[in-house]
Amino acid sequence: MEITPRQFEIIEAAGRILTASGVSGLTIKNLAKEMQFSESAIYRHFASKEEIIVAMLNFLADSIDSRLTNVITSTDPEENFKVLFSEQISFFKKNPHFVVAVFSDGLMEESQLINETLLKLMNVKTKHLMPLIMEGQQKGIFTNAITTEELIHIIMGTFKLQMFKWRIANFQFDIIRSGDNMVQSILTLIKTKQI
Amino acid sequence: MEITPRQFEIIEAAGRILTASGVSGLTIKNLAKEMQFSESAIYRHFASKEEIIVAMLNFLADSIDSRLTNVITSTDPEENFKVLFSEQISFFKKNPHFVVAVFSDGLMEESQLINETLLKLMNVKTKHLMPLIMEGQQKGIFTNAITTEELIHIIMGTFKLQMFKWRIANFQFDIIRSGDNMVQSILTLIKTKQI
DNA sequence: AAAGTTAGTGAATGTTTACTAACTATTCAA
DNA sequence: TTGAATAGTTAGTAAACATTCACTAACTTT
Repeated sequence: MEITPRQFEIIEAAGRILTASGVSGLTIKNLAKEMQFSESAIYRHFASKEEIIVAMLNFLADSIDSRLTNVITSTDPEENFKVLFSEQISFFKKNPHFVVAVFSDGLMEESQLINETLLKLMNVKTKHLMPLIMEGQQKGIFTNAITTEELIHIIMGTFKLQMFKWRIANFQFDIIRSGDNMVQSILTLIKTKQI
Repeated sequence: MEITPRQFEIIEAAGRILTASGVSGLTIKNLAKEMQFSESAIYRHFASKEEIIVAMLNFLADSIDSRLTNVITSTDPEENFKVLFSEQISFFKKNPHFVVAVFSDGLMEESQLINETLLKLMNVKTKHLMPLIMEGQQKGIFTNAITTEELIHIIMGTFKLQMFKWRIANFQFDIIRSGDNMVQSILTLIKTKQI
């Protein structure tokens, strides 16, 4: 799944449109306008609109995956937990359009292929979070009162809602600040009480 | 905002379409087919598609509001918490299309009015949850380690994600069972440890 | 009996959508 | 220098969309 420079430009343009006008604004016409060429020129680089969206989601999945891989280095689960989320949050701050893409699920109805790509993308996050939580539980830092899966569900739900709120506020508030706050609340909740 | 019997039939039909084919399937054409009359007949009962969606959301908000008002009767916050969610969950089990409407946010792009109605609807839930959590915190049953707002954020996020998972699984798994399980996990997490 | 209302019809509106066919300009290797 | 691949153009397409049109049959009110 390599991508030409021009294809990359197009998925970047798609991102900008997504930020500005949401899923319903992401049309071939708007994409062509953003690229400053004609609509049919798009089809020199992608066979269909579906392909553009899938390419964008795959690129996003790869970015997130490699970023998270490089960033989790500590042996302290709590430290890794913080780093994982601040990395995620600053990524979305830099690329707010991806929030629209990933968390909107307005895309999900468009096609089966997009649907699957989107689910694959969501699993990337879980892949990195899971071992981290398990380690914390084994070390007795995180609570064992509920299962790892249940913990992850609660954490992911909380994060997703945070992103949702940021999005419907039109990315106006400081996501770094409120994100850190959110991470802190969750940690307080899931950490075992130390005496 | 009273509604004629015929208008009610139409928003019910809209609900069925939403369940079967999502937001993108909710067109006047499909609505007319479901009602077994012509497209133009829809406009005898509603001025626009937007009005139909808003009417549907308002009906939903009223239903949920009155249901929740009647169901929270105990003096035990934990009991009320359980009842609040099992009521919510069994309502959505009976009306799965509303899950699509409320939690999809695919609707949100359509118009400003729909957007506002949708946000109003989400506040209904918070309205009932808030006093309950505060009472639990005051009584020392729920943790005071984080604020009421932070607790509610985590709870709502967890619930929203549960509904999202149910939806993308095409309502196939038993939401009552997994919903109860989710409520139990959250309670375990937010309850102060008793000795 | 006349006048008005309600709830329907089929045909047509204008706009937007993703996509395509046919043509042209540019680049670059043989 | 040719000539083919590449990347763009203009000008279309059919289908889908919400909405509006003139009109009608069946009731109800005056």
